[in-house]
Amino acid sequence: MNPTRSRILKSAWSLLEEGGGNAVRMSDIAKAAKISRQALYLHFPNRAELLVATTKYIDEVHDIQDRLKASRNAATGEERLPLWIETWGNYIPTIYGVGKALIAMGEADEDATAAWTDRMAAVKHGCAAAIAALKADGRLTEALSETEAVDFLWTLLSVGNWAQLCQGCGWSQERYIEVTQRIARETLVRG
Amino acid sequence: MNPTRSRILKSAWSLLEEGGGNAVRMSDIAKAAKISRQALYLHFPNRAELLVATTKYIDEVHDIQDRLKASRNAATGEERLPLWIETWGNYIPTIYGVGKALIAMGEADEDATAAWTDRMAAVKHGCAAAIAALKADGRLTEALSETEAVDFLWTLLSVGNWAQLCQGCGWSQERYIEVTQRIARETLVRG
DNA sequence: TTGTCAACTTGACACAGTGTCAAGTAACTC
DNA sequence: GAGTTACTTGACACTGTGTCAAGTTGACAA
Repeated sequence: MNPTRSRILKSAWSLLEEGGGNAVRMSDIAKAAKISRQALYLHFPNRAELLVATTKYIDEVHDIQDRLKASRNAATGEERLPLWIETWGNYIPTIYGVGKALIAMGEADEDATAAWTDRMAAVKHGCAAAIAALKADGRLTEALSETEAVDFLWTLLSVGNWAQLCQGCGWSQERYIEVTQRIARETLVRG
Repeated sequence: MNPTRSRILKSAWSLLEEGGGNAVRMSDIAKAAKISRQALYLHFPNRAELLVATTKYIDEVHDIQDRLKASRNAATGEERLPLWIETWGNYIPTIYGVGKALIAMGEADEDATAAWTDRMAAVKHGCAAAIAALKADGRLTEALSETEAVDFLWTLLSVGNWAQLCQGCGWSQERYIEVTQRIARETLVRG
């Protein structure tokens, strides 16, 4: 890949990871990438697309597809559910910074919202697959419809919840995964 | 109360309720209140404090203290938990607009963040009281420490989760309350 | 050697939104 | 009639985004 472009993306990523969120300005990224602010616009048309490109870059670097294999290969729905939670739950800290920035742009920029909505839709698909596997085994709770179960699991696994527990309440990443897995089992698995 | 001041707060509230969130500008509020933009600054020093005042105004209008009585008077922890969830859960839609705006200001403005953090701390106290009642009855789950139980309940009841389920996934308010009550019981009540 | 092209730089500017300041006005009160 | 309060109008500083125009620099080619 274009070396300047990847230097920009790396800089954006590390600045966002420091928790700046929406406070990370184009000029900050430019400075970190040792480039003029205007030169950023030679590579990305605007801030939103830079952020979107940053999430894609992070996915590439971490080979997210590979990570998902483990949970897809689970034999039963009951095994798949905690594996999926572990996989996604452990990926959250990585994309938290960019996610925060994209969410913060929110209303203001449609592209940014669309990008984040897209990514969250992908997560929802992961949830749907886990729930479907559970249902196929006849182990899905009767208390919720399949759709509702997907909605709830997706909500349970939201970036906001991770941030509140791990950043706000000081939970360790391990404890977060453990507890979330237990909650999911208790509320979604029959019996 | 000062009639202009309350006209401003009403205008701010209704604009925020329409879902504008951070997109609601000072000039929009001024226009809605039929006042000049500059006159807003005669009543509120800045946007953050106007938003904060708006939340307080909403609380006053809805007499939130009164609403809380029901759950406080519950005989047992097991009764108190669903009552608390119902009370707070049904209040969320009311403050959602302002909350969204305050959250969106986030990083940018310390006052705004502080104000929202304050309000969420109050909710956490409600959660803590419910959990404490449960523990006093010896009905708190063994799987979580008391602190963890409070953190989790607080997270479960977050505005973000309500928004995701009721605004994003199209759940009805009633179903949201029902399901949340069930989840809380299954994961926090022993046996 | 000269020409050209791409990547980048510097500097200026338009635009939106917040917050400030100064001067003026209209009504109500003493 | 003087002063006070609540408000108005208009101008302006500041921050951050995005645009534009005119250079500079280095590499590669004829």
